[in-house]
Amino acid sequence: MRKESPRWLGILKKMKEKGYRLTPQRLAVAKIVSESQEHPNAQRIYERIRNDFPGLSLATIYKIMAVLKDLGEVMELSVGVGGSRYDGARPYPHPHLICTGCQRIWDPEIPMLEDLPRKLAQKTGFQIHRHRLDFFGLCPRCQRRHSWRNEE
Amino acid sequence: MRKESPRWLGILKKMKEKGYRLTPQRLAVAKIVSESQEHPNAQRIYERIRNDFPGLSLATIYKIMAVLKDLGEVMELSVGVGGSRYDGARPYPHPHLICTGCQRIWDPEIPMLEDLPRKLAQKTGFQIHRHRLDFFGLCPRCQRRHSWRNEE
DNA sequence: TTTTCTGCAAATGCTTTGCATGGGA
DNA sequence: TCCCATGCAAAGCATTTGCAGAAAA
Repeated sequence: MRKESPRWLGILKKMKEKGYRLTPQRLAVAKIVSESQEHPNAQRIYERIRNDFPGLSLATIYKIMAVLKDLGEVMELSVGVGGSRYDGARPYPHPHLICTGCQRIWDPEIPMLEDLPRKLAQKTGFQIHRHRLDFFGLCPRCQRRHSWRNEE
Repeated sequence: MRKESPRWLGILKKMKEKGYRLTPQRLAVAKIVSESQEHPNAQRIYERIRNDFPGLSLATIYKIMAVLKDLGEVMELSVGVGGSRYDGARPYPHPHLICTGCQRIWDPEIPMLEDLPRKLAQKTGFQIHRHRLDFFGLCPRCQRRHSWRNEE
């Protein structure tokens, strides 16, 4: 059983193939988003990179995210507050479970939805490129916190 | 077979019950969003109301939408461009088919998804309040337009 | 050497807020 | 009359853009 090679290696390869230049900034961002399980937003990526990479600007993060989206290596999710979140660990459509208390995001396993886009395309004549299925609510922890407070 | 009473009548009733005041502006917005099938954004509502209601400001539209959301009489959808869109005709979770060419939105019929939120809540311990299921792609018309252009 | 990328600051687009005035109840 | 709602302008926030200098290839 061999250790899989890290995802960001494949990302670098794709970058070269598509004619993008390899820069330390892109390498650093690719590493972080491909390995993170926390669905970070731009600001969060910025903070995590600052540690060992001062002098990288937020505008550059956005530019790099555009490249990674173009490569199909990250997916952008909008949760309504705090800006777009990025999923670089699973950059393909899949359901999300979003806590409106702590803004954390989970990836639940839901089978049976695989051929829904295809069936819908057939029925409507649409050409479907992507979809999203998101559930909003309170995670178990926030249910406890909120039971004696009074917000949503 | 009787004609159903217009939705906005029920909205007015709810407003009174919740202690909101009845103003001409609120009445006009409630009418438009409850009868529109086009999932308008704030700007669009603003334009449609201007016709016979000049002097209503965009800021007020937003304030009124907050009231209607609080009443559960509109649902806000985010499609990524052009700001939030509002569904006042079917203000409950249901799938959307969103054309990334013309930004129009359809409401396809998809059965069988009803108890998915409940099952997921059971499995994960989440308290699920709402969900969204959106499909992005090109409508038949935009497929034709785009076949000789070169955008997405 | 050429061309792309970065980093800063300014601009953008949507939405919200503060506050004085107007208008429901 | 008493507050709440409106309308304007300004502020807010996430994201994008323009451009000069830095750095890949």
